[in-house]
Amino acid sequence: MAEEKNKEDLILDVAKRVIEEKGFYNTRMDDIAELAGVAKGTLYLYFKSKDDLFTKLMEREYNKVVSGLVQVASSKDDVISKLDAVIEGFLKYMEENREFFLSIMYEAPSIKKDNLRKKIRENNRTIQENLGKLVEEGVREGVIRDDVEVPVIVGSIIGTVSRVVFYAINFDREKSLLSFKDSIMKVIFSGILKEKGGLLW
Amino acid sequence: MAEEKNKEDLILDVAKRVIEEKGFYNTRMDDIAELAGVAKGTLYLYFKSKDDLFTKLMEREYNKVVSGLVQVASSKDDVISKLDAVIEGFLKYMEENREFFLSIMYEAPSIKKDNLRKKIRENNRTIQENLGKLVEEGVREGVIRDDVEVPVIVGSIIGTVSRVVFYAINFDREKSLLSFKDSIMKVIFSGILKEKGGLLW
Amino acid sequence: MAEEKNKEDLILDVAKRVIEEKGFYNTRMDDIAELAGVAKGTLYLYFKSKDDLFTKLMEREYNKVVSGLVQVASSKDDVISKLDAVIEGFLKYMEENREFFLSIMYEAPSIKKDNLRKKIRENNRTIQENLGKLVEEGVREGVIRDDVEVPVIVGSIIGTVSRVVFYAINFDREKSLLSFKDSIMKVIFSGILKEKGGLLW
Amino acid sequence: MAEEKNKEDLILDVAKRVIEEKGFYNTRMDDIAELAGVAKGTLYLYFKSKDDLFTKLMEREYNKVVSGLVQVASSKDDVISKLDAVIEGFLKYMEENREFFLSIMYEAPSIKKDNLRKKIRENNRTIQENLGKLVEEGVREGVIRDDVEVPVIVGSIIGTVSRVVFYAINFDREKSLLSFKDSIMKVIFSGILKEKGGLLW
DNA sequence: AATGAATGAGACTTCATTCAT
DNA sequence: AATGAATGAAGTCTCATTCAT
Repeated sequence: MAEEKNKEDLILDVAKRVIEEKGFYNTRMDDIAELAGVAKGTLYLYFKSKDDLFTKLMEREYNKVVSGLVQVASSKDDVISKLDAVIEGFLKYMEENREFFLSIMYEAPSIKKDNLRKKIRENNRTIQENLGKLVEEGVREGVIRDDVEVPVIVGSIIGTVSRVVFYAINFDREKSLLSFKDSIMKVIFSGILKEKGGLLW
Repeated sequence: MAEEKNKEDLILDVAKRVIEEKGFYNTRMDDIAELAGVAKGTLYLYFKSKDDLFTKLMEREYNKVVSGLVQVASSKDDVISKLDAVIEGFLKYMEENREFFLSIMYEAPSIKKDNLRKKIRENNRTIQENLGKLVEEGVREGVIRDDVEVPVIVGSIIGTVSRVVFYAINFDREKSLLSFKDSIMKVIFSGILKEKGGLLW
Repeated sequence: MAEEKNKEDLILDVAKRVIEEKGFYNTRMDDIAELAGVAKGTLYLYFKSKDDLFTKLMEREYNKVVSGLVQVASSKDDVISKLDAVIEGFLKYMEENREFFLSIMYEAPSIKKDNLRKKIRENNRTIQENLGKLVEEGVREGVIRDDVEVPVIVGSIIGTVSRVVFYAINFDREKSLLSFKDSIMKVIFSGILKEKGGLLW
Repeated sequence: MAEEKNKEDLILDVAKRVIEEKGFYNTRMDDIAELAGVAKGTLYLYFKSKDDLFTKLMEREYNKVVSGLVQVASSKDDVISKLDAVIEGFLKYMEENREFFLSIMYEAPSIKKDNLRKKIRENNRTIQENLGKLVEEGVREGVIRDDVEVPVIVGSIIGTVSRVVFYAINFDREKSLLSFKDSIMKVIFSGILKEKGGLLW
C-alpha cells in the first residue's frame, strides 16, 4: 500500500515530519532525503527547488484542511452546525498535525522566498475568507452578532483554537486536543452568537 | 537625545526593525550592522553571538510588554477592568510592534538554539501564567465562567487578539489596530464572562 | 595509481605538505582545498572540522612512524641492533618528512583545541614509552647504563636526532640527514651504553 | 621597585607569561594588555605591531640566555668546565622558563611573519654557533671527539637537554629539572668526549 | 602617554544545488 | 529515474590595528 504511493507524496510526507520536528528553517534537504530513503538528487527530480517543495507541501496541506472543512461544513444545514463541524474538524486535523500546523501558520509567513511567501499568504487568506463567508451567512441569518466586524469574529474562532493548540503543544503535551473541544466551543459561541439566553453555549 | 542612548539598546532597536522586515531566520548580522551604522565586529563587542543578541532582544521586549501589562492591570481594582486594561495595553504595544511581536510569539518558538528557545518558551509561559492568575481571580470572584478550563479562557484572550493582529498585518494594513479594540472586547468578554444578561458586553 | 588513492588520504597528504610549508597555525582550509584541487566544502565531506582533519593527520603520521619503528625493531634480536634500527628508521622517516615532523612534534603541543592537543600528547607519550621499554630492556640486559634515569637516555636518543634534524633543516638544507647517521649513532651510543671499551662506538 | 621598571619591559614580561600559558599562536594582544593592566592601544605606543613585540621579546630572551651562558662559560678555564657551566646554566634558565623556552625554540620557527621568523632563526643560529665554537675549541684541545661533525656534538648537547626538558614539562611536571642535571651530564659527556677511561663521566 | 570603542579583513563552516555516472 | 560526491556562495565570528578623546 505504502509502496503504491507516488514518490512525490512520499517526499512531502517525509518533509512534513521533518518540519514538525525541526521547524521550517532547520529542515535541510539532506534530512528529507535521508528520512525518505532517497538520494538528495532525487528530490530535485520531483521538485525544482527547496522552495518549490515547501510550496507544494503548503498547498497540499492547506487543501487537505480546507477541503476537509468545506466538506464537513457542507454536510450540515445551519450555520451553527457548520461552524461546530468546522471547529471540530480543525481540532481533529490539529490533533494529528500539531507542530506542523503551527509552523505553516505562523513561522511560514516570515519566509523570505517570494513564491512560498505568496502561496502561504494566499492560503491563509483562503481560510480567512471561507470562514468569513460562513460568518456573514450567520450574520444574515441573525444567529451571529452583527455589532462587530467579521474579521474579529473569524479572529476569535481561529485565534482561540490556535492559541489553545499552541498552549497544549508547549505547556501541556499530555492532554488530547479534543478534550478541549467543548470548552473551546462554549467560549467561542458565547462570544460570537447573537442570542445567548438559555442556549447550548 | 537619541544620541544619548547606549549602543546596546541602539543595536537591539535596529535588530528589532530588521526582524520585523525579514523575519527571524533571514536576519543577518550584516543587516543589523549596516542599518545600525556600525561595523560587524562592533556587534560582537556588545553581544557574545547572534544567539545572545536575539536572546537579549527577546528578553527586553517581553519585559517591556509584561511589565507594561502588569502595571496597567495593577492600576485597576476589579478583574474586568484589569482584563480590559491588559487587552488595550496589548493592542497598543502591538500597534507599535506589529510584525515583531508575531515573530517572537510564533516564529521564534521553532528556533534551533537552545538558549534562545528556552528563553522564549519561558517568556511565553510567563504571559500564559500571569494571565491565568488574573483569570483564576475572576473565576473566584464569580465574574468569569467556571465551566471551562482556564487555559481555554486565556487562549481566547491571547488568541483572539493575536489573530486579529495577524489579520490586520496581513490583510488590512491600513486599519489601526485600536479601531478593533471595542469589537475584540465584546467578543472576548461575551465568551468568557459568567453573567451575560444586560451587561456592558 | 595515484588516482586510485582515496580522497581522504589525498587530502591528508596535501594538508601535510601545506603544514610543512606554512606551519600548523598558518595553514588555512582554503590552502588545503586549493592544493588538493577540490572545493572548500569537499574537505567537510571527509572531515568534520579543521580540528578533525588535523587530528586525523596526526594520528596517521604518528602511526606511520611508530608502526615503522616497531617493525624494524622487532626484526632485530638484541637491544643494540633494535636501537640502531630505530634510529635509522627515524632518520629515514625524517628525511622524507623533515619540517612536518618537527611541526607535529614541537609546534603542535601548544595547540589550543583540546581534542587535537590530547591526541598529540598521547602520541608523544607512546613514543616516549615505547622507546623507554626498549631502554629498560637494555638496562636489564646490562648493555645500557643503569646510573641515569631512563627518560634521560630516551631524551638523549630522541633529542639528539631531533636537534640534528632541526639543525639540518634550518642551517644546512643541502646535506642528507642520513649522512649524519653514523655520527649520531656514535655519539648516542657512547653516551648511553654501559661498556665503552674497544667497541664499535 | 617593580614600579621602576620601564613599561616596555613590563609588557614583555607579561607577554612571556601569557605565551607560556597559551602558546605563541593563542596569545592575543588583548590578553597581554589585560594582564599588563594597560589599554590595548598602549601596546602600540611601545611596539609597532604584534610581530614587533614578539620579535623584541625573542631578542631579549635570547640575549638573556646567551649572555648568561657566555658569562658562565668565560668564568671557566677549560672547555669541559665551560660546557659543564653552560649546560647547568641552560637548565637553570629552563627551570625558570619552562614552556616559554620550548615555545620560542620550536613553535616559533614556524611563524609566518618574515621579520620574526628571521630573528628567531638568527638567534637559534647564534646559539648553535657559540656552542659550535666551544666544541671546536674542545676538539682542538683534544678533549672532544674528532670523529663526528661538530653539529652532531652540538645537537647532542642542545637536543638532549631540550628533550629532557620537554619530557619533564609534558610527562613529569613534579620533578625539578635540575634533579636531572647529573644524569644529563653523564650521558652527554660520555657521548662527546674523546677519552672516557676513568673520568668524571 | 594613555585609552578602549570601533573597525574590517579574513578565517571557518553550512547547505541548496548540480552533474557525471 | 536515481545517485551522491562535489561545489561555492553566503553566513558567523575573531582579533590585530586604528584613532578620537
